[in-house]
Amino acid sequence: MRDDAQAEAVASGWKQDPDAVRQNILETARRAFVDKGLSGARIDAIAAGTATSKRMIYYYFGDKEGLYRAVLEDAYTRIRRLEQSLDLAALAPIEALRALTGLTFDYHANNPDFVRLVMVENIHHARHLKTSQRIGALNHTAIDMLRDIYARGLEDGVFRAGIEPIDLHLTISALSFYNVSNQSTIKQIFGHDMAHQNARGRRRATVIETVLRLVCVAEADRSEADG
Amino acid sequence: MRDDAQAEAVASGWKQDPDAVRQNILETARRAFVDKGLSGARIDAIAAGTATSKRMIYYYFGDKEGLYRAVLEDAYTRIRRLEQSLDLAALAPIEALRALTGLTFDYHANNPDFVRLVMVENIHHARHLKTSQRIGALNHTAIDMLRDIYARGLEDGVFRAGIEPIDLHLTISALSFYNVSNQSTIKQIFGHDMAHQNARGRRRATVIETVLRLVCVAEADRSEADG
DNA sequence: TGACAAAGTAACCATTTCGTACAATCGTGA
DNA sequence: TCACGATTGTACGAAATGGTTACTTTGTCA
Repeated sequence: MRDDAQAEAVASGWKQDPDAVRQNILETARRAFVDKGLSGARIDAIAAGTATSKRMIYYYFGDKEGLYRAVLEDAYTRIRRLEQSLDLAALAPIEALRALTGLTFDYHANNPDFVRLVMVENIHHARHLKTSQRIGALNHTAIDMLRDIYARGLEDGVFRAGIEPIDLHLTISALSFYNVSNQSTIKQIFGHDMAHQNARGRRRATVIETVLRLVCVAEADRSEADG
Repeated sequence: MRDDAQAEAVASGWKQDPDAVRQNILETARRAFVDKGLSGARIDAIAAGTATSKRMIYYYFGDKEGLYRAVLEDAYTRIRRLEQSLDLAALAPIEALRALTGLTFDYHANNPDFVRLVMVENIHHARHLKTSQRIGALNHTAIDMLRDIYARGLEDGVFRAGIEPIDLHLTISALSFYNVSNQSTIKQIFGHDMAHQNARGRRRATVIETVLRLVCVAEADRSEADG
């Protein structure tokens, strides 16, 4: 959609490309907020990092909080889009759960910016999430998918009874999130680099193993690895 | 020790009590940093919150970063003291692991300030942890304790082989940490209040269950609750 | 082609914010 | 009691920061 706008602009002979400017500001701002936090990021620095000027930031986003909110909304819209594109209905419950956990882990690991943005937002008590129209309107499908997988697993007799989908989600999220969010302090204190390829791979397997062991009935053999 | 100093000061007729002033600043600063982050916290606001003046902050801590570092060191020293006071050697491996997990979960839940401070430090890439002499000198016993428990469990044949103590630690920490760190966004997005008494209690049980299921061999019956 | 809106620039302003200079006070040992 | 270092209060300054104003350029369409 970004490229469409640019292509259109170029095709019609336009030199101006508002959408590109907007996007450019958004990206630069995201890097800044994610790197220094809301108060730590400097509007002047962000402006300097864009292809345009400070005036444009205010032109498009109103003020600093508006810019931050736009970055936040963009991030949440993105992950929701991914969630909705998933179709795990074809997979058997155990395989579906394995896939969902792995994908969640990977998404966090591959998108540290998202993780850090959520950290920043939590530091601010989710104040901006509260007031965002756009995010409020998003229906988060993660829980629904889990609920479905869990129900199917119960029916098949491969999952234990008595687990709340939200609990399952919290477990998967926690194990995926922490790995990115606390990378710096863990490395500093324990000398363990969670970002390293090997460590990450092993951790991914452990997380999946942890989730399956929590949910599955004892009989199931879950030892084979997934792609 | 705070009270000792004050008692001594009062007893000897001192009106000045540097240690109390220091401590008072530290506490006020912690609240501020934890609530607004490093850049978001205002020195003037912190000063206003103390029983003394801004001048004293600079007198004792040099600058804003020095104050922040002192707050961070204080927090880490505290948790380390708690860790070292634990004695789980008397407990059987499974009980020891159950206790350690429960205590870790409780410590995080009861000390949100610590959790938020670690979040802030991670946002800043653990830059201050790196340069802190005092924290560098702390030997973190958490891993050693886990290593010991795990070794005993292996010997007794109640734990599975092939698990790394660091992995175990990451799992326990993640499940304890996330519950506090992401309270705001979870509540906002899923309407689930993790701070609520009931939710917290249930979550605690689930976390312990999760850890035990990960580590224990299938035969063991782990269904009874702990205090 | 020229009026008008959208997009963009550069210089500027009012506050806030960290940090300091200077002087005063306190506690203690000689 | 007095000298001297530790401690504390007041007022102030320089730089940074968020935000704005006045003005130019670009593109559309009657």
